[in-house]
Amino acid sequence: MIRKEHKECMSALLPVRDTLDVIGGKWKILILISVWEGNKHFREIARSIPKLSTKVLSKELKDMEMNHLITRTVLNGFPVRTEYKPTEYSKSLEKVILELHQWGLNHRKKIFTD
Amino acid sequence: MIRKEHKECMSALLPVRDTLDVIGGKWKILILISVWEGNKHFREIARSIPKLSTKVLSKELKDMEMNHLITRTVLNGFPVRTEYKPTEYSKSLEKVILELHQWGLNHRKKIFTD
DNA sequence: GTAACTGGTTACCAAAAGTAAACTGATTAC
DNA sequence: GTAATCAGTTTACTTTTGGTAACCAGTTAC
Repeated sequence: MIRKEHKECMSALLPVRDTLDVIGGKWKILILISVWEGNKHFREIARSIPKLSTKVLSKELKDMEMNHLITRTVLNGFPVRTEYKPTEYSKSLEKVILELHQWGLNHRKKIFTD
Repeated sequence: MIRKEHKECMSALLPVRDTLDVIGGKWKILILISVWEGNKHFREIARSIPKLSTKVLSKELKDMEMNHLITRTVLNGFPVRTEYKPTEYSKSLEKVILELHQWGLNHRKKIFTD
């Protein structure tokens, strides 16, 4: 008997993975929203997100800077302060996040009424 | 000096988290696409996704069944075969995935041309 | 001088996720 | 009887991710 052909898929999935890498994980979207809402300084962002440690925040901010979602500026002056700001580019994620949000809302209904 | 107010955000983010739980991780979208493409049986799905172990596949399929993305039917007959099929509901993820895909494509351009 | 703030780093841990391979028990093909 | 298929489960291990808490240097407020 001839083995039934199976279909190899997995083409063009890298972009989806890329996006999930950028916004996935436990904290990235929370941090992004915090910065969107106007929190600018390291400790300010940290305080705005309960349970987020400075270690993790530090790492996530670096990732997000690399991905052009935020900018980091050190203001010289005393005391030295660091300012994190969302980029224009980061706004392009709004649509994606909205989509995730809406699907999630609907899914909750689906799961609980069913 | 009065501490500057920081803004508490983090409202209404659970739905986003829910969605990321359902489609996040390394394998779920790949498995979904495999099933969408017509792969129906356990080994068939496993073979269609290189590097995916049967242990992980087994667990992911259970999760996905719980989230109503696929159905699992055991066909009685010899040999016993199991059939996994995508649900109509699973189609509602297409838009979300498309959005993730497009943002990811654009992001690659951004990162490499910049 | 002491406590509390600034922006982080370091070392150590725990939990989750993933990997590889062996193994179930049943059936089928040679 | 032997090997290979089906649908998974089990075991033992590594990797990744996240978490805790202490700590640094410098500044400010009392």
